[in-house]
Amino acid sequence: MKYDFGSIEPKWQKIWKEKKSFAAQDHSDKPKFYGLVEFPYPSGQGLHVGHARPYTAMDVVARKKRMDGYNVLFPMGYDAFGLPTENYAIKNHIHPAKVTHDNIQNFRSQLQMLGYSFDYDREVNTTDPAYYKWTQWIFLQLFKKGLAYKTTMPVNWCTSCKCVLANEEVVEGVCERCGSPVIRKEKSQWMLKITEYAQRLIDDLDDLDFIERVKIQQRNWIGRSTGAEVTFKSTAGDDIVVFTTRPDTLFGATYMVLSPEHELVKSWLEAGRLANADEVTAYQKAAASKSDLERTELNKEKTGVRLDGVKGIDPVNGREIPIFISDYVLSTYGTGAIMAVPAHDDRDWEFAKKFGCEIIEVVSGGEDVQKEAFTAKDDTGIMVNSEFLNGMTVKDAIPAITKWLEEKGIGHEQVNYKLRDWVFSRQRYWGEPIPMVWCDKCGWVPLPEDQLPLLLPEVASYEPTDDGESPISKMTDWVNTTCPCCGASARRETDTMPQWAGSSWYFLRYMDPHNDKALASKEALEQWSPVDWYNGGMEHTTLHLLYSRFWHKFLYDIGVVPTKEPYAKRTSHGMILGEGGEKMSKSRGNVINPNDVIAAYGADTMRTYIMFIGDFEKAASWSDNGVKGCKRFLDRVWNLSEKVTGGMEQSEANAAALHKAIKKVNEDIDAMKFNTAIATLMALVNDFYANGCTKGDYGALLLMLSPFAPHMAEELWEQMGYAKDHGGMACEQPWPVYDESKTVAQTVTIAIQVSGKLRGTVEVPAGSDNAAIEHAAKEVPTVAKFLEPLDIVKVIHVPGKLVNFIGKPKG
RNA sequence: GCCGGUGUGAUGGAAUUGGUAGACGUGACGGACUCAAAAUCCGUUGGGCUAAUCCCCCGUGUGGGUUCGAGUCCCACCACCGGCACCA
Repeated sequence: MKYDFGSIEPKWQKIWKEKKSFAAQDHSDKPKFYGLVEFPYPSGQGLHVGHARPYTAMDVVARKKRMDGYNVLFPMGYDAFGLPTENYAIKNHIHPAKVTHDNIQNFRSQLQMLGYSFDYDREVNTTDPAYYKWTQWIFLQLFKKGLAYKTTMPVNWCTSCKCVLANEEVVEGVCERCGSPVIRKEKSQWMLKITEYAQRLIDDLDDLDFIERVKIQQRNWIGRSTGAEVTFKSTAGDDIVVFTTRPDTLFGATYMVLSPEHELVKSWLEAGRLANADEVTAYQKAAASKSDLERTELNKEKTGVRLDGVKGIDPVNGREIPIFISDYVLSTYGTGAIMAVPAHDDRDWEFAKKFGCEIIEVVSGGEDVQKEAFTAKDDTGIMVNSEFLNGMTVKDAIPAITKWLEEKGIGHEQVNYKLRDWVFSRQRYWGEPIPMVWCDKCGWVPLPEDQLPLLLPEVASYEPTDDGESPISKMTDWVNTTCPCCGASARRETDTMPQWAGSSWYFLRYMDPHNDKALASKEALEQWSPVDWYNGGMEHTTLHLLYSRFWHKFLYDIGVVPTKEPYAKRTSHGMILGEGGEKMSKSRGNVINPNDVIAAYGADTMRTYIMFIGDFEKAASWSDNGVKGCKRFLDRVWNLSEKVTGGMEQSEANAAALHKAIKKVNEDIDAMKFNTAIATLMALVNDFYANGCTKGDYGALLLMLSPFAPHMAEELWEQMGYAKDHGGMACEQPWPVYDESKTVAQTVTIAIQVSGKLRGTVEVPAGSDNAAIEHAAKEVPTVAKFLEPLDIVKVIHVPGKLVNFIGKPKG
């Protein structure tokens, strides 16, 4: 009997589908387990091995959880709005909905070919109006709570996508998706107030079981820093509020810097206070036109203009100090104004050197501050030149000065975040329409909820426009409407939502995917929340993962969802690289197509290999020989079926190995150590070949193998008659039980050390006492040789492992 | 610059968290089967010394340290990878 995966795999896929073997139960006495993987963007290229790694991993977990007696929800869907589909549609003159539909068909069949145990009846598709109705609904709730607002501001504009980008979508000054330059553009945009949730997004991480690097990256991105706001005066009589994390260095402030966009600069210009107005406006203009890339360029020289006509007044000592504008101060962070302390800040120091500003040391303990800034914020520095702070450490000076500022009413403690509000509109066609209407009388009016979903209109051309408007803006029939509030003629919002909208709540829809009354019923939300285990890519840490936590917290606040966090546990997989360790790419020609692997070796081999490839969290390179090795292993499992002897009892010869394996594979799957779980199974098969195996031994092996190679496991389970004996498929069986006492072999090998150096080993019966082990150990010739010139002063025993004789030279 | 991670045979990677380093797989070499090849099976495979698969010495990026014992802990350094970056 040959291992014919080509017929076995479709056979079982059909049976699982017909029997709905993996349907999550809405009502069940079993404990629930909700396992989630990131739903794919259904691109034209289809599924790639990068998808297969996390999907296979969570499929193994889900299958294992079912065997452990859980009611498992393991769903799949499609995040189908987005630019590639739209661009493909433009190029080929096909409606994006049609492209999406075809791509999804292809994806689904690929997922099924890999034998994933998704509950396909719960599939969601973000472009389905029945789905995006609720995406729009959530937007309306955000608007009603004041968390969605439209404002004009400089935004990131991708020159190639012809579309605005969120801060999270700009990576090193270029578009995260297409790599084109990003420029600043003044535009009116819908914004979501994620900043309102900044503190909670940080705080609530503490209680979550997320891998540490995810937490760190999110905290880093939100970028909380505590300092003080201090009010300076200007010689023109204005208040200039600055933010600083080093209020202790207030006495060392020798000049001030405002961002070029600062309001005060505008008002001084208008009031004609600045003698060098031309120079100032020229600088403002130059700064405004700079691209993100130019603004963030490394090691670039500081630039700026000194304001001629207005000075700042240091509130602690009344000193008049010059004011500059410079683009090293960002208008979007803090108050857009700083006090500059060149002695204790690298950037200020560099600027001061270039513009000839005074450098006054206020913290001693560093090198000469005329040569470099001393920035240590710990106990190494002592305050000097700072009146009542003198003699304190920096650590003590910060609260002291903060308290003083508060008492004088010129400052207070302040927390700032790097996180900015989320730019939420996109000037493209293939996205959710934003359900808002502009009325000249009433302003922005939300569409009444009973008019949802607001469908995407049919348009003649999906082409993005150069004027920065969405293609939908050309559809005057759709755009022109009446105000839901006063009935006057009004215009619809023509921008659409970003791709991240639909994915910010999709995991909720899986709980109750066909509900047309709510995004999901209360009961379903109660039953399944939160997601117990969510695996996904690190690249989404500050995008999808952060956005969806924000939306979920909002939904929690308005009483829609029962938990304050969406995901209890988050893990992340490493990338699959091409053979030789290079990133897979079409241009390198090293892309592995899962379909080819399945055709040549079968889905079970593909699954087993991708789990065996290496540490799940780390990047791993594809190896065709590695695939062959896994195929060899499965062949050996298959061929072993002909060597099975005896009945359902487990053989003594294999007992220790088998029970250890049951324990180890069980633990390894929970810990995502899939590679060692498979290694354990391989070693067990080697043992079975060496010792022979009974039907009982073999059945346990098949069950342990079933999460990894489910088709083969089912087929052998059936052919060998287990299905009949146990009444059901392998995937319906409980995980084999191990007996702790049987995991211990009858004899153990004890390592013998003399003074910490390995000198031999000895076999003793398990459970031998120390005296017996010592006696046996001393008999070993290589040990005796080294023991001979020594007086033993101490013996260290590690039970079941090792004995170590410590001696000193005789005499 | 700041934060985090990693470094182990020819190679992907193991090592019960301080207790026999190199599990398992790949590759290579030798053998069996075969007219032959593929497939399969058996054996060997960190380096040195050696007639020897005896013994001994060395060996987990580098240099120190703690310990009876260190891949694992501590200190200093080097290399690579990732995130953030003029965030006051």
